[in-house]
Formats: sequence, C-alpha cells, structure tokens
Amino acid sequence: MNVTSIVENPLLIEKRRMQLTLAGINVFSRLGFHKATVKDVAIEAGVSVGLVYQYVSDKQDLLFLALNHIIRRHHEEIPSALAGLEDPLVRLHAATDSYARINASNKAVVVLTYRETKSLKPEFIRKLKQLEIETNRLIEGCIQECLDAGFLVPTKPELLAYRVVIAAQSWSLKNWQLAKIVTLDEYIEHAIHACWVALLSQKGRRRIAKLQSDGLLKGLAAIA
Amino acid sequence: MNVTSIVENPLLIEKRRMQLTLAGINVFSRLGFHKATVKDVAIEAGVSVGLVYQYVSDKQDLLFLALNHIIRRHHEEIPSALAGLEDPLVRLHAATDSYARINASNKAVVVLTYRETKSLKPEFIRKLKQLEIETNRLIEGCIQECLDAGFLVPTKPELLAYRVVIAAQSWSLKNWQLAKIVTLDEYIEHAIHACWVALLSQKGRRRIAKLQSDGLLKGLAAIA
Amino acid sequence: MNVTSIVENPLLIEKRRMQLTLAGINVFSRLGFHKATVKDVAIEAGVSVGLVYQYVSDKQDLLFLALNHIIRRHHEEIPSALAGLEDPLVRLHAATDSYARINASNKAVVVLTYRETKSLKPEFIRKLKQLEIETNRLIEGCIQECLDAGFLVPTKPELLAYRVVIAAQSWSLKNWQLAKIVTLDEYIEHAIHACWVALLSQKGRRRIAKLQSDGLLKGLAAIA
Amino acid sequence: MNVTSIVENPLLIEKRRMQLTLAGINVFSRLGFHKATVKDVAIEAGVSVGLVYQYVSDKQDLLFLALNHIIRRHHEEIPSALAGLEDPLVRLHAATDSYARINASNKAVVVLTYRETKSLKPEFIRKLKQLEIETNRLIEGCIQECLDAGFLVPTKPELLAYRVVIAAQSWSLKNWQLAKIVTLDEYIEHAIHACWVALLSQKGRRRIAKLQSDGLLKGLAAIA
DNA sequence: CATGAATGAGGATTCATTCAT
DNA sequence: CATGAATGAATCCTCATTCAT
Repeated sequence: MNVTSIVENPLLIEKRRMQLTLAGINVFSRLGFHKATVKDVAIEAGVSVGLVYQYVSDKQDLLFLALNHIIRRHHEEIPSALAGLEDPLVRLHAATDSYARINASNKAVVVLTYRETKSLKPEFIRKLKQLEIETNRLIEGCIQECLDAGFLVPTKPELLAYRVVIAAQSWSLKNWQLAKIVTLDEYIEHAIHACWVALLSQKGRRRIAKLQSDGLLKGLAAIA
Repeated sequence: MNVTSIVENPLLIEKRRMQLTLAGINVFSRLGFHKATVKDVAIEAGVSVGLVYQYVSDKQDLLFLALNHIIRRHHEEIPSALAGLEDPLVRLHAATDSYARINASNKAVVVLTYRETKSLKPEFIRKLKQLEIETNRLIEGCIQECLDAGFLVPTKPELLAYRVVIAAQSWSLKNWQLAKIVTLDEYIEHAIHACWVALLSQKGRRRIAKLQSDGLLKGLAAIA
Repeated sequence: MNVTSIVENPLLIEKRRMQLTLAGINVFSRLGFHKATVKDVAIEAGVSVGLVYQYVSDKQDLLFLALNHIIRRHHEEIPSALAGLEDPLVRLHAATDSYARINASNKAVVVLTYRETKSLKPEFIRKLKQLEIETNRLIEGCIQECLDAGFLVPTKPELLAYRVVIAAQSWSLKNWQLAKIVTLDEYIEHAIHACWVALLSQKGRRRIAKLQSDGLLKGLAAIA
Repeated sequence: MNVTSIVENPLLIEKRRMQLTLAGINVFSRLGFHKATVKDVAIEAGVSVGLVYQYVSDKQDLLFLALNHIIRRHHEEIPSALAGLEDPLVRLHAATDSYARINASNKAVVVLTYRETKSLKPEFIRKLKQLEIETNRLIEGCIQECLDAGFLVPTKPELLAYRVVIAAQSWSLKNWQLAKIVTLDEYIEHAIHACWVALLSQKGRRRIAKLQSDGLLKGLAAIA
C-alpha cells in the first residue's frame, strides 16, 4: 500500500522522497501526469532517472507522493491549530480557517488531486479517499460539537463539512477567476465561513458576539 | 477554432459528431483521456477508427466535443427555463435550479471538465473558459436583477455566481460521497440555493414568502 | 502487364487515362509517389477518387502511366524525326537531338523515372527497362550505321549510346544547376553531341564539313 | 541543421551513428525510404527501435546520415588523393579518378541520393545541395588550373565539371546495363576522363605524352 | 548508491481500396 | 459511369522500466 524503496538508509529515503514529491508536484502540475515523463521529474529533482527507481517502484508512486503531500499537511497542521482551543465555535472557526489556508498554500496539489486521482491504481485511490474522509472528519467533529452545544440549527454535519471542504478547494480550482474578484481573506470569510455562519442559532450568534468582544475570535465581522 | 471535418454532408456530420460526443464522454470518463485510445471511442460509437478521422482532425477534438457538450446544453436550456419568467427572485431560482440539474444530468462531463481541460491545446482551453464565463453570466445576470430590486443585501454578484456554480458542479465532483448523505433535491436546496437565500434582504424574504403562497415559487420551504 | 480498366468505352478510357497521366506526373513530381495520395491525383485530374479506380487497378498503375508517357513520346517522335533522312551522320545527329529535346520537354517525368521506378512492382520495372533498351536501340542503330560507314573511330556502340542517353537525361536531373551555366542548345551541343563528335574519324570529320556547307546539317559549329 | 542525439558520450555516438548509417544505406537501397520501416533499419543495425531514437530524432535523419556518407568520403579522400601532386593535368586526372572510384564503391548511396533526396525536409535538401556544390568545386578547381596553364581549350569549367560528375554518378545509376558492356576501368577511361581529354589543347596533349613517358601519369593510353 | 544507455510494447494517425447510392 | 463515405492495416515515435557499470 505504501510507497516502497530499495535504498535502506531511512534519512536518505526521507530526503529523496521529499525531493521527488516537490519535483512531482511541479512537473505534474505543469504537464499533467501522463504527459510528464519520469525523466522530467528526475531532472526537476536534479537526479538521474535510475535514481528515481531506487526510491519509488512506479511512476504512479510519484503521483501518490505528490497527492499525499497536502493530506499529510492537513493531518499535521489542523490538530495543532486546534490544540488548546476549547470553545466549540472557536474550534470550528480555527479548523475551517486552517483547512482553507493549507489548501490555499498548496493550490497546485489541490488541482492535481482533482485532475489526476483517477490515474492512480484503485488501491491508491481507495487510500486517498479514506484519508480525505479522515480529514473531513476533523471539521465534521467541530461541527458536531457546535450542534451538541446548540450553536448551530439542526443540520447534517457531513453535508456542512463537505460544503466547507468544497468551498475551500474551489479557491484553488477556480483561482484563475476568483482571485480577480476577491482576496483570499475575503473569500474565506464570505464563501467558506459563510457556510456555517448562515446556520448559527440564536445562541450561537450571541456566543459569537461575545467571543468577538472578548477578543477570542477575530474576523467574521462582516457576516456574523 | 471549431472542429472541422472532411465529410461534406452537414446532416451526416451532425449525426456522427453526436455519436462521437457521447462515445467520447463515456470512454474518457471511464478511462481518462490519455489512457483511452481513439479505437476505444470508435468502438463505443460503433464505427471504425478511420471514420473518426473523417469527422475530427484530432484525438483532442474528441475531447473538445465531449467537454463542449454540457456547455451547449446550458446555453440552450437555461434561457429557455427563464423564458416568460419576470420576477427577479423567480428567475434567479429558475436559473440556478436549471443550471444545477443540467450539471447533475451530466455528471460525467462535469468531472471530465475538471480532469481533462488541461489536456486540450491552449486555444481550446481559452475557448472553453470563455464559454464558461458566458454561462456564469446567465446566473450573474439574475443575481444582479435581484440586487437592483433590493431583494439581496449588497454583495459581489460574480462571487455569488461562482459560489452557486461551484456548489452545483461539486454535486458531480463529490457525488460518490454526497449521494450517501443527501438526495439531489436536498442538495440543491441546502447547498446551492442556500448560498443566495442566506443573502436575502428583508424585502427579499417577504417577496419569497408571497411568491410561495401565490404558488409562483416551489421549494425553499426549509431554508427561506 | 498493361494497365487495365473497368470501363469499356475505349475513347473514354483514352481520355481519362491521359487526364490521369498528366495529373500523376504533376502530383508525383511535386510530392513524390509515396507522399502523394490517390485523392491528390484525383483532385488534380478534376475527378473523384472512385473514378480513378475505374480506369486503373492500382496506385502503381498511375505511376506506370506517368513513367510510360515519355517512352511513348520517344517511340513516336524519334522515328518520325528520322523519316526521310539518309546520311548516317545526319541521322545520328537527328536522333540524338530529338531524344535530347523530348527529354528536355519532359523534365518532370525524367526525374520521376529516376526517383520512383523502384516503387513499381518488378513486373512493371522489367517492362520499363525493356522499353528503355528499345529506345536506346534507336540511337545505337544510328551509331552502328556511322561505324559501318567509317565515320566514327572504332568504339562500343552501346557505350556511346548510353553516354548520349545519360547526358540527355542529366539535363533534367541536374537542371537546377545546369540551367544556370548553359542554355539547352549549348548543352545539347557541348555535352551531348560532343560525345560522338569526339569520336569522328577523319572521314567522318570531312563528311560533317560537307554536310554543313550543303546546309544538310545545322549546328555543331563550335565543336566539330 | 545537424543530426542531434540524446546520448552524451561522443565515442558511442560516433559508433552508433556509423552502424545506423550503414544499416540505413542497405535498407533504404533495398526497400526505398518510404517502404522501409525504422524497425527494418534497427534490425539491420542489430539494435532496438528505441535505440535508434536516442541517436537520431527522426526517420529522415537516418536518410540524411546515409546520403551524407558519400559526401564525407569525397571530402576526406579527394584532397588526400591530390596531396603532393603538382602538375595540373596529373591533379585533374587524380581528382576525377578518385571521385569516380569513390562513387563506384558507393553505388547504393549514389542511387539513393537520386531517388530519395526529395524525401528530406527542405533544410536537409539545401544542405546536401550545398555540399554537392562544394564537392564539385574540388574538380572544378583542377579544371581551372588546367585552363590557366593552357592545357585545355577554352571551355566553361563548371559545365565540364558537371559532365565529369554526371558520368561518374551514372556508373552507379545505370550499372545494371553498363556493367554488361564495360569494366569500371574502361568506363572511367572512355566515359569519364574522355570528357576532358577531348578538350586538351596542343600543349596539353604534349604534356600528357611527356607525363606518360615519365611514368607520372598512368592510363589514358587509348584515348589521349 | 547513482547513472544513463538500451529495450520494446503501445497508440495516434494516414490512406489505398471498396461499395452502396 | 461517377461519387465519396467507410474501412482497417500499417508505421512512426514515445517513454516506463531495467540493468550493467
């Protein structure tokens, strides 16, 4: 299931893999998975073709490394963004914000994921879908907390989570047009947070106001 | 700019092109543009490889025909859905609904557009982007009418139009998960119409209520 | 062995064959036999592809028609140029001159013969070689007459005939350069007739002088 | 302009190129450029198809390598045949002889040049024409020296050079017939050297006699 | 560990030929 | 007789992968 390598030194593996991951993201984004050659990736990474095959067993592995990159970022950064936060609304805001900004910093990978996931073997596709579901669960969990606390009107948490995810990924997918209309901050507020803000209960709305006046929640001025 | 053919009889061209378009959508969706062979498309269309090249000059042309299909549907059906409607909110509702349902009936093409647009030559990409902008303008126009009538609170019409478009396309893109959570009708109401309903002004909200009681606007019960 | 046709009306056949012959010469000269398509020839001849196959059975037949064209010209025109001439040297001069000028009027076919003969099936190649030999014999015969009359020093008549033939064909083959250096008339005198003039015996030289002063032989002023 | 390769080691390039050149000459001569497949050439060279494309970028490149082969031979061997020779007539004789024998040793390439030059892209055709002109100039130079020394009667050196060239190439072009009539040595004497011997001045004729009796010039016994 | 030369399977495209109209 | 739409075999070229150095 995981990418395997011939070389044994684990530090070297880690270093080479990162080289190949970044090279893969660049090259596949520029040329697409099928048009890009393994040689293209090797050159971008500054190594020889032969070396590539010492660290991955397949061209598809290179794609998997690239697509997996952003997922790893989510799983590392969202939990750390939530660490120490207690208020459900603050946590939902933080998770959403973090998720959106990680996506925005990795536009190429987001686009690549939409374009090239189908190019992977079923086994890899399944794995990525599973990981995506787990990522979404990080947001869904925060939504559930807000529902439990009565801050949101009753709604399907999975659907709301998906709406947030879709809106966040769309910043990358439609960036060529959206960036002409709004800034990232505006977009996050009016197109991403707006999704759940529209579903705040009375209680939720009051809590938001308090959090804002206590300085515990920045932003949302225009929409909440 | 347009796909050209060697055969001269225009009726025959139209017929064959449609065959190839539908075959292209199926095959490219199943296998992806690069993995699919022209022979695959020919077989799916029930013709010979050679015949394909009498009606398109290129494998890329087949992809363009496929991707262009849904755009043609939008440009034919949305205006006809709006015909005779006068109230701005009714029109916005109709345009959005129509747009969403056309996308939902062509899930494969929507997905294909995201996956394979980059596989086209720049010239075709430009053409498709242009056509997409024109499609969006159909919705944007309705939004603007609502803004002019004071039914929506001030907002950027392009951004709102994009949010609707994104939500509608996402039904196809994330269908594998969304369909587990909601029906299409629910999704249209809670994820697509919800985008603009959340921005209704007092006046807009009142008008909606009236239209509903007059039977001029069906749906939106749960969110407006 | 001969090109056969489906159509029966012999006049029509003759007319169509000539159309195709001329079209073939043009198209094959411009594009080469392999790059030219049967459709190209059909268009050049102003007919449909299907029609071509009513008058020839093969693409190769078209080439054969083209290459055979110049041979037919030789076999028609050289004998008629010799008709009524009696003096061996006058006859040799006339045959050579006629041969050279027919070649010069059909440069494209000469070039085509060198380039594309090998593209024919063995059976056609044999036929053409045979016809070429017969053509050469027309000149060789005149040389033999001159040898018998003692006008040329002993020499192999076949070799001399070939030298004349080669020189004549070279006007077409190297025309791009030769035409920069000399006119056709100069070339015929200095490069073609020169071949046999250099082999004139004393007797032959005297006879030439007499023929010239009698006005029975024009040209050769500069070399004989 | 020149054939380029992906492989970097220049010795390997040289070796492989020579393999491909010789294979190309054989295969293209046997089958013609268009009928021959790249695979045919690869097999003849004892390598794989893929390897071919590491050393040439095109099927046409293979043809260019083949056609260029004889030109390289001329440019290497004629100057070395002239090295150390001083007498203009000896030099002309040597250049002509060398040129004729190189052509005779590369009959296949000579024929190929006539048949397939047009199959090359214009850029290559121009290059070959240029090189042919330069080759001819090697002979033309010797003719000019003889003219300057008064050994030949006034004549256009370019034309005489072309006549020699044509006669020499014709040994290959018409070999199927000429070889039945004469040996190469006879042909060189009676059909090639004969061209310029016929134009010797009195002075030239005397010099030839002297060179022959001094043993500085072998051959021409029968014609000078 | 790293290199890059060699392999050969695979696919887009062309075009001679046929045949129904 | 004439047309031109349809066929499908044939070939150039690319590139993932291997392996000797």
